[in-house]
Amino acid sequence: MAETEITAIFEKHGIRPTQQRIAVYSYLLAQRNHPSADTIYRALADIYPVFSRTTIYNSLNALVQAGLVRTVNICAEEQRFDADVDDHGHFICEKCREIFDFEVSSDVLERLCPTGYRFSKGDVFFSGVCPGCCG
Amino acid sequence: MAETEITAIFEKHGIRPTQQRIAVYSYLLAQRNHPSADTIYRALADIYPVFSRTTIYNSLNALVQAGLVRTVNICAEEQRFDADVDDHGHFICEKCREIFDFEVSSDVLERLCPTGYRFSKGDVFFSGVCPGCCG
DNA sequence: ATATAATCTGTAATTAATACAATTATTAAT
DNA sequence: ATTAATAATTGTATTAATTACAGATTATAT
Repeated sequence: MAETEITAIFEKHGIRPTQQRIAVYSYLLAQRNHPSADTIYRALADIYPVFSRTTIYNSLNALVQAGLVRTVNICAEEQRFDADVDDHGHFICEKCREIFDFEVSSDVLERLCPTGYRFSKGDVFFSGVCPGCCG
Repeated sequence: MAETEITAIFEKHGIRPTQQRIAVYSYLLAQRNHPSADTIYRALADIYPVFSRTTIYNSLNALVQAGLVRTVNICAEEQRFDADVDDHGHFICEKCREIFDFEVSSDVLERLCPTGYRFSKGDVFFSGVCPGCCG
């Protein structure tokens, strides 16, 4: 996505379009493999010589707050991040450890929510073996 | 649950019934509120004067390996543990931060799993407001 | 009872994430 | 365009969850 487009999105969501945030968001939009903060840091440190690890965390928190990015808690060790904020589930392959998206509508999720509880958001995590590793 | 019963369960699952593991598992069976390792440690340190934090982690890992306990990744900060290994979802209240169980059968989950992916296990995490905090 | 193997303990190390203060960049007003 | 005000970035230091490790202890099987 072009930098001007991202700037417009940021302004619409009320966060300042700094070079660092644009870089983090661009990376997340391009790489749809739910990277960790450290993965993003290492990738961006290669391109931008000065890029603090703290800024990665700050930018990610700002993006999450703004509703442009969501966290994925499928790994216990570290948080993962996803620029796709639409409803979908996450499948982690026990063999290659890769995370795949799959379709789950919020209608389906809300129907699972017990009565008396006010549903705000939901997530579905599956583990198993992905098609590539099934053979 | 009586200590002899727990001992029998442990032996059936191929793990040694040590005093520490029995204490951890008893606690988890009694407290169904998905405690963290630290919560378990503090509770048991009150009762047993010598109880290493490392042993809590070792015991929990052994119990998880044996299939008697499952981890709950609903909090990013720390892992939670649950002695209920039957299929169910988890709901975290945004106000009181308490975690509630709710019914979700594995049939329902497997039906959500995309074709080509071999389903092994699944978890459903919801957040929102619990009945107690809804008023 | 004893030998063997597994477990426990306590400290040290690791690692993800945050706090903080000084510097730098962005925004808005002149 | 300049400049003042505000917010973000940087780098270091810190926190907190978890693991590594080695010596002491406990459980199991002979």
